[in-house]
Amino acid sequence: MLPELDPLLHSQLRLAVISILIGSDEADFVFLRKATGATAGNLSVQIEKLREAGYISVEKSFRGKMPRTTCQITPEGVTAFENYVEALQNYLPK
Amino acid sequence: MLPELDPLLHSQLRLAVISILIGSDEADFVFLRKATGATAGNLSVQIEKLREAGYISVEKSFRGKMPRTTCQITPEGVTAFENYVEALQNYLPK
DNA sequence: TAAATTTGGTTCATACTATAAACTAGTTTA
DNA sequence: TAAACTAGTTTATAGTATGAACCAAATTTA
Repeated sequence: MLPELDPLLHSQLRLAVISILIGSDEADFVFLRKATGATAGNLSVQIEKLREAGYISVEKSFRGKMPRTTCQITPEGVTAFENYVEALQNYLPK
Repeated sequence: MLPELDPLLHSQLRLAVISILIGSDEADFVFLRKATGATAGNLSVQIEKLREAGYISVEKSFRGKMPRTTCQITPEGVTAFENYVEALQNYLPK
């Protein structure tokens, strides 16, 4: 029987965020927004969901006088992504 | 920028159905139900969505006296799946 | 320096999606 | 013939995704 696909990762935007964070060590809100093409509102919500789940950590700081939200994937996030990719392989052609 | 993932295919159950149909030439409702572990109601709805989209064809017949619903992937379904898989590759580690 | 615009977000209402419970229609079994 | 089973469909609800509207501060423009 086909394995479950972690619903938290099986969402286009959240998957995109995690995919980017796996590749680059960290990324800020503005970068993620441009890289994904998402609206700020949607991105804000999905980042919060990933944070709640413990898949990413979010740090708020200032770059000069402007606020900055930086995201990093956590070890749990890495594991979850690896599991997701492995499960997904079962749905894809060999 | 990351490509869009066809929302019709980016759904666990519909993806499972298409994935099975790509592999086997045709499959009936009962088989799909067991192979996916889905409830009949959910499967019925998702099959109808795939049919509406033209990704699968659905044929109703009788095996003896019992009704039988058989599904087959269409050429459009094959193309859509191929495109989906290609788009998805951009989200996965190389 | 006051007003307008931009930046970097968050909140929230709504639209969309997935899901299973309840139902239908018929068949088999006891 | 009544109970239980098969093969589904319909439908109500819960969950999810999305962008419009908002906010506060910074920057630009006039």
